[in-house]
Amino acid sequence: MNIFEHHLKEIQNLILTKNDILKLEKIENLDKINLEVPPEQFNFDLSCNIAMILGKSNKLNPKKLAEKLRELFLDQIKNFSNVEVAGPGFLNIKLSKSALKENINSILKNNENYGSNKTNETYNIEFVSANPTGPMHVGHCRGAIYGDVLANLLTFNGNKVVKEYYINDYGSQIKNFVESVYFRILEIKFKKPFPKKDNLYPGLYIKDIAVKILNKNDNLDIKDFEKNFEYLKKKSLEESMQLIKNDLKLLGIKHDNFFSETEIVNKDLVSKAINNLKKKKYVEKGFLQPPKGEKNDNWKKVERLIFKSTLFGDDSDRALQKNDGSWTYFANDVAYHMDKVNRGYNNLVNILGADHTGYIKRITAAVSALSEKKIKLNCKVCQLVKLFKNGEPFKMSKRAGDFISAQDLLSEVDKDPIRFMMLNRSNDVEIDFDFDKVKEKTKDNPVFYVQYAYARINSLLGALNTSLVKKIEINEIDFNLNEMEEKIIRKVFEWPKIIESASRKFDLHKIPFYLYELSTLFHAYWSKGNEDKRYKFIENQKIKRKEILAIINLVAIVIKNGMRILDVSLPKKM
RNA sequence: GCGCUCUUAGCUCAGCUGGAUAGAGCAUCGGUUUUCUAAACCGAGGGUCGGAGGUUCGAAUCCUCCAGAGCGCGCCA
Repeated sequence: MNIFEHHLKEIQNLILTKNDILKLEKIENLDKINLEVPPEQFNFDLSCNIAMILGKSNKLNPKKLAEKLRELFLDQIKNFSNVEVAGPGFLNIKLSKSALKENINSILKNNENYGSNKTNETYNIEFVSANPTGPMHVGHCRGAIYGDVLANLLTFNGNKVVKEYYINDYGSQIKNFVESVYFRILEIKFKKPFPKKDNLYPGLYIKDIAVKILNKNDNLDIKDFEKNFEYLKKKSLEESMQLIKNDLKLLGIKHDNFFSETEIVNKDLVSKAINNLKKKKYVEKGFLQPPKGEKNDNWKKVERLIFKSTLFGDDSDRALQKNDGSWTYFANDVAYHMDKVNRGYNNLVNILGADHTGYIKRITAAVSALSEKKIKLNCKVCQLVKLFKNGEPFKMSKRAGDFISAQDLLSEVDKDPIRFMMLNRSNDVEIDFDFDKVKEKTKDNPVFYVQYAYARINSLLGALNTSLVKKIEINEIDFNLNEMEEKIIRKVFEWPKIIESASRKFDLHKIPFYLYELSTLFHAYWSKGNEDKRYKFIENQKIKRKEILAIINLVAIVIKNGMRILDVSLPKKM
C-alpha cells in the first residue's frame, strides 16, 4: 500500500466514525476524495480535496467546511502535524515525524518492490508482429520497446504477462517474398538478372537470405519455383525470423510466444471461429458496399461471409472471404484472437503502428463478439518515429528497400538510449528521434542524466566505503530534513502513484519523465554543497547526518526500480 | 466523404477520471568549481492552452461546431 492510500483510508474512516462532530447530512462520494501531491510552492506533503467533494453533496461552502475538517484532522489524526486550508478549499497536510519515519522505513524495507501495487491480473500483450518479409525498421522499434516495457511494468505491478508475436507467414506478401528470394538465388547461381517487377522485394537483405539458404544446401535443384515453393518458404521464413529475433535481442526484447498464421490456417481454426460467430448471428452471407476511399479494381460485388462488426461499434461490416471464397487476413486474425480468448487471459492488448489505426475497431469488435463482451481487447497505437541526423530527415519505405532498419539504428546508438528515448514521449505523439542528441553525454540527454544521478550516488557510497546492499533504517526518534530533502522525499512518495497511473492507462512515458524529475532534484541536492558548505554530505570521511544516507538510498531504490522496468542499464561509474 | 491521433512558451513536449499563480527541457541572457563526479547547479525573460460557443462555484482538461497537421479508409497483409 502506498502512503496516499494509507492516509486516505485514515481520512475516510474518520469521516465515517466522527460525523457526530461534523454533523453532515450526506456522507457520499467518498471514493471521489483524492490525496495528492500539492504544488511545490505550498511546501506540504499531501493535499486533499475532501471539502470540495463533501461541500458539493451537502451544499456547504467548501472553505468553511474545510476549516471544520482542518480542526477535526488535527485533533484526531496523529499522523498529521499540520493542516492548512488553501485555494478553493484544499486541505494541505504535513505528516508528523513519526509518520514520515514510518513511511521511509517501509520504503527502505520494500526496496526492489517499492512502487508495486499488486494488481494480480493476467495479460496477453501482442507486439512487434512485423511481417517476416524483411528485417525490422525503426518504426517497429518503438512498438517493440513499448510492448516490452509495458510487460515489465505490468509484471512489476503484480500481474502475469505473456509477450506474444504473431507471425504473418501466410498470404500473397509471403508469396512475393519467397519469389524474391527465388530470383536472388537464380541471380547468384546463374547470373540471371533480378527482374524489375512491382510485386518483388528489391531490398538487398533478400540477397543475404538467398546466400544463407544456398550455403546450407548447395545441391538445391532450383529450376522449378512451384515445386520448390514450400521448401523455399520454410527456409526463407526461418532466415527472416532469425533476422527479426536478432534485432529484438539487440534491443533487449524476448517474446514468450510466437504464433504462426499458417498454423491457424492449417489447423482450420478459422472455420471454428466463424462457426462460433455464425451461431451467435454475428456472421452471415451478404453483400458489402463498395469502398469509400481510393478506387479499387479488386472490388467485386459477390455474395460472401460477412462479420457484422457494426453491432460492436465498427464503421462498416467486414468481409471474411475474398472473391474466390478463401479467407481474408481479417478472418485469420479473428481465429487467432479466438485462440487468445480461449487461453483465458483477463486482458488482451495489441500494440500497433500508426498505419494500422483503421484496423482497431474491427478486431476489438471481433473480440467482443467472440467473448460475449466479457473480454475487451485494448489496442494501443504508437505514432511514427521521425529520424533526424545532421538536420536531414530520413524516409522509410519497406517496399522500396531503402528503409532505415533497426540494425542501422543499433549500429550507431546503444540499446539503452534508444529504449529510454522511445519511451520519453507519449505513444500518441510522433517522435523526432535525433541520432546525435541521443549520443550526447550532457544533461540535454535524459538517459545520461538519470544514469549520472545513480553513478553519483555510487560514487558517494564509495567514498564512504559502504554500498546500497547494506540495509539501513531510521531509528532515531527525532530526525530533521532540510528543504531539499523534503522535496526529494515527497517525490519518492509519488513513485507508486506513477506506477499506478502508468499501468492503468498504459502511459509509459510517465516513468522516464518521473525519473528525470527525481534526478533533477537529486542533482540539485548534490550541488547545494557547492554553494553552501553546510549542505556537504561528508566530513572527515564520515556521513554528516544519517538522514542523508536515507535520502540517497531512497533515490537509488526508485531509480533502480524505474530503470529496471525500462530495462535500461545503470552503470555504477561514468 | 468517413474514422483515429495531434494543435499548450521561439522550438520539442508534460499536464486531461474538472480544481490552487498552466509546468519541464532546448534556445536566449546572467551567475556558480581550493572541498563527495561542473558530464553538474542557480537565476532571468518568455503563454489569449488552435478558434467559437456550451455545461458549472470552477475548464488546457468534459460536450458541440469550425480550422490546421499527420496516419488510415480493398475482397492486401
